[in-house]
Amino acid sequence: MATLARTQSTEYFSEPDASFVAALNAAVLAGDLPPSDVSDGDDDSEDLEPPPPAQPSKKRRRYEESPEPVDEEVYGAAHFGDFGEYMQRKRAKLQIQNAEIIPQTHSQIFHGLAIYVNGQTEPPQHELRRLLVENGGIFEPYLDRKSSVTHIITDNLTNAKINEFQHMKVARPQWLTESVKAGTLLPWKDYKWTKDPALPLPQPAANVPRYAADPSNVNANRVMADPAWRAANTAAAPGYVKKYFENSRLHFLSTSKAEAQQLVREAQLQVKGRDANPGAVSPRKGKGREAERVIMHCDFDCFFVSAGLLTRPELRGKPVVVCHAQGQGGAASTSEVACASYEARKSGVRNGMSLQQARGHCPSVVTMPYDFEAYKKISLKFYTILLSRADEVEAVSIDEALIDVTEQIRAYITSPDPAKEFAERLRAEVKEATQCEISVGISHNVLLARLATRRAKPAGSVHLFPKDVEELISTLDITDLRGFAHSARDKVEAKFGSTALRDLAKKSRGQLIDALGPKTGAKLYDAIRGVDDTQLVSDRVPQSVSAELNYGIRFKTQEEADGFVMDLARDVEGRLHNAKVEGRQLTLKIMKRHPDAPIEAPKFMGHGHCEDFSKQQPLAGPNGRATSDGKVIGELACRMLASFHFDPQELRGIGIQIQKLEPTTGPVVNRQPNQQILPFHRTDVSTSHVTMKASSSKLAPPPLQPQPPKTFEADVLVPEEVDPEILEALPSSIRREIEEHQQRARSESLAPQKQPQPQPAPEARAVSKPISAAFLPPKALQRGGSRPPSGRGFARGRGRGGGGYGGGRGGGTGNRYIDKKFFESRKLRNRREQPTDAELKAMGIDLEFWEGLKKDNASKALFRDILRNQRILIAHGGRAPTPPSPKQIKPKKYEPRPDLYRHPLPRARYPEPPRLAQRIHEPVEDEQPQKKKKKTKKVFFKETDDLQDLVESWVNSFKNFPPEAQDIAFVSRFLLKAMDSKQFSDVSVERTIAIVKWWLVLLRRYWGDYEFYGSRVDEEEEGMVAEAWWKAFRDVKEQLDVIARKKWGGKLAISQTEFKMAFLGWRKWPTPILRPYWPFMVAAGVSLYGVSKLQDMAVRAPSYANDPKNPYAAAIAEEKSSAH
DNA sequence: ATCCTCCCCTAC
DNA sequence: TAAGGTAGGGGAGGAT
Ligand SMILES: Nc1ccn([C@H]2C[C@H](O)[C@@H](COP(=O)(O)OP(=O)(O)OP(=O)(O)O)O2)c(=O)n1
Ligand SMILES: [Mg+2]
Repeated sequence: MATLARTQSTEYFSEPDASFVAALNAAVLAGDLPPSDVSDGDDDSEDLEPPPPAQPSKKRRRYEESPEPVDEEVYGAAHFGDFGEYMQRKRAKLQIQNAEIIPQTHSQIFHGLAIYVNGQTEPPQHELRRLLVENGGIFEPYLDRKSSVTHIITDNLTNAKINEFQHMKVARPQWLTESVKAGTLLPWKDYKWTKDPALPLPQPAANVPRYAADPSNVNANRVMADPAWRAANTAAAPGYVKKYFENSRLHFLSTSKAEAQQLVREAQLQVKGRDANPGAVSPRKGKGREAERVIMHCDFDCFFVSAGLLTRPELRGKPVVVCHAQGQGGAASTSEVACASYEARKSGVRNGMSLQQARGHCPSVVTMPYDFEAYKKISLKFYTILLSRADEVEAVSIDEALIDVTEQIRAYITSPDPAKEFAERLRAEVKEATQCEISVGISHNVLLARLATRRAKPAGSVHLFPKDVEELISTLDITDLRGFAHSARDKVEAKFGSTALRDLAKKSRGQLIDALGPKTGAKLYDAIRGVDDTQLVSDRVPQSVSAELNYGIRFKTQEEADGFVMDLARDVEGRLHNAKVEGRQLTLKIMKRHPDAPIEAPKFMGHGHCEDFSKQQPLAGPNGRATSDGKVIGELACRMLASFHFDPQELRGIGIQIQKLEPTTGPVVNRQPNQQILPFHRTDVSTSHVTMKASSSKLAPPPLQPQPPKTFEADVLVPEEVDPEILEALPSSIRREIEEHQQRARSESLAPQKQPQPQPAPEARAVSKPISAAFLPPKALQRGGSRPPSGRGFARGRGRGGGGYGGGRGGGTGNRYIDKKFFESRKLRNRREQPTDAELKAMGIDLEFWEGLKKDNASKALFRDILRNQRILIAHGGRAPTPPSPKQIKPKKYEPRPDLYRHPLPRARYPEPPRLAQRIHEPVEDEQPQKKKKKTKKVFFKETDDLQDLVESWVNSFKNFPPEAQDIAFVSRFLLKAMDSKQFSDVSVERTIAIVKWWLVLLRRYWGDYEFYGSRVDEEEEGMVAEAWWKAFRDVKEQLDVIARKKWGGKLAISQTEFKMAFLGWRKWPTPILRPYWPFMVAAGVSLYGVSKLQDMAVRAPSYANDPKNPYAAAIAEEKSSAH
């Protein structure tokens, strides 16, 4: 069969049709740049910024945004649009063929490789393909955006292809053939393809793509070579979180913004007293319709520099930057420039650049340290003035605010331009108070006021009138609009070939929506016409509280990571406390090194190019309510982190966000009466009158104390007690189910239907007006968007509960001057779609089975998680998330957890399986086509089929290595799913048992001696491997036990002992494993390996059943007797 | 349709 | 050495 497949594929390749070739030739690879941009294609290094011609602002803007990214997605779409379906079918077919080859796998030396073979080769393509697939690699039939090609193999390249592949790793076929001969993966660079094969190997400048070069920060590599340095100076060090936040300018900016907003909110609350409507839009909106507003945008000029110059007047007029690095050096410094003086900007220096880059533009630039306290003082004066002068104030940042002065300028009605008159007086007043300059943009809406500010700077004011709008806007680029940056620019450029507003003005609203989405597209359409109905919001109530830290994250162990998470959680606790809120939901955000990224980032201790992950979980204190407890938060976050099963060494950033906020309540005993009841009464005046009344009548007082779960169903254990780690490992649909259970069981006090908005803090409540506005989502009043407004968050189970985890790639965690991904986000966006047939096949998943699976939502949910992880694996080029350093593959390198050896190992409770198997098994055996297996005891399991084979393959192929966390996780999940599935009930339990038992048999076969003798592990390598396997087994088994008890323990009303028997005991063995299950195992990253090795194994393996040394004999006997 | 989750994007 | 945070808008795609 495999032979046939190969034949077919050969034919396939020998007769490519013209359209395919055309499409292929037009393909642009990941990392490619347009031909015009050959030299500085690698934006992963930060020293690549082409020097900007000193020219008008337009030019400088372009510079800021360069290097120009290439949007592979777009290229893909453009070139493949017509062929998309065609390609997909072809891919599917070819990967089916690959899958058919897989059972002949010999080794896994090519694991992690995804190879595209270009053109004619010697040996020919099909031979390379066979080598590849047989040795664990992936053969990528096509080059397009859906394939994750790691290397290209070729004997010859056209010039066009050279250009096309310049950022890929291109090697000669000998790389593969020699590697197979050597039995190990040789360095590809030794076989790097060059135009002239006679040339000596290293060929750095011209042809070596930066992509392949190491963009690691050299300083970082140096210091990280010293373990003591890492321990003392990275996030692994105690006290890191606090120290970091004390020095982070971005943290400072964010917290300052929140403080400014709070200041404004409270000030206006005082002024307006009980009429204020927290969370509501400006009351002006109604009349604003008819009367034109006067909006001013006020912003300090180069704020940090201006503030710093107050104590360093001698530097005035010189090119100055504020950054951490100080002194004359900095030619290689990655320290970021927070703020550049206008003199420095003339040379091309920009906020956000590294000092290194700044020095490149302006070698004489003077550095100045931060002075956060000074910034705060100045900002306070600034806001004090604004609050005294404006009708309405919205705090934008520490140095920037929007004000509505429509009423105020009436005082200057006699002036030719009252608004400008007012603005100049304001500027003078601020200058007087702070000694710093602000610039003021004036217009009739926020959009235009901001545009005016740009023209006003530095130290001026500009009033932009409607008649001038069209002309101004026609000179702008899309990125000149607030809210539109590189991503939006790329999208419109791809779609329309231009980013100039002048050109985009010709596009219909529908076209823009097509390109950017409904909201963003419409916003752009309006903005181009000078239209913007954004209202000032001066009393926004925070919907989420978070802390994240994506710098200096270099853990070695999970313990370090967990310790850090606990620290971070304590910080979050502090922030919640300051905000006087508690939360019901936690989102954990993880940045993990992108598999293509170097270990050390270009920026010193930076996060580099990363993949992002996030996961939400309900959060509850011991009483089942919202909490701000750092310990609770931290422990949940740790478990969530664990549920990702990421290698701690790969982590580059961690964030904790709390949502579904509620006002902090007093001690449990005190909070009760006014918590649930009062707000409901208040809502009686709202439009929700009827609903709320009905709800409140059903309310019961909340529990005073943490109390045992209420059980509706007598015997069912309330799953509140489910180990959260298990909960997190479950598919979300099941999680949801359990969570609902928890809700029901624990809270008769919760509103049965809807919970109202979070109440204002107690003080605010005291003065605040009827509930109506306070509890209505702000956006609901603004427009009729379909999305539930954030403010509705924790009405149980509904709404977003605040923004999603934001912090991503933008200014803070993605610096356009440094990281590659900043320009690649669309291409690298984590995929969420349903898998294509080809993808399924590539993962070894049966298409028919998948179709059947889709009917079962729970299975789908499970599969979604598996799919995500599998895609991660594939993106990593295989199973190993860490680059193949020999040390990491060898068991020697494996560092077992200390507690692995200290804790007493659990007693065996497992009956000895094979003997039972024999009896039951015979009839089935006959029906199954015999595979090529020897008739050892293994015969009993043979027909139980792929699944057990896979388990065996897994153990067997890794028997010299510890099992991989990912694989364990997937097996675990699969088994949990099987256990937990309502639909399959007993049958699936039996299957689970069968698998677990078979795993156990294998482990005992190889490492039976180690099952109870963990102490031997430090003595020998084999022991480490064995112990790792046993630990994996015990972990999985323990999870199964727990979930089994929770799930059925009460319902079945059987004792723990009895249940154990039911679970692991005396059922038929083995249960036939139905075919549909094996895809899970494959998807789980359990690789298929040939059965040839299994045969050897089976022959060599001692018969467990007959093993007189069976250490369980006694325990089994005991358990058996107690069961009967 | 509309919701939810997991992201991505943006600004300072 | 350096301190790439944080909140909210919103889109894609799956669930309901
Ligand atoms: N990438 C950035 C951008 C800004 N900031 C800080 C320093 C700035 O001084 C302050 C205000 O940012 P602005 O965008 O208002 O820029 P400036 O005030 O520096 O200059 P100007 O407003 O005159 O353009 O925020 C920062 O730390 N990092
Ligand atoms: Mg400013």
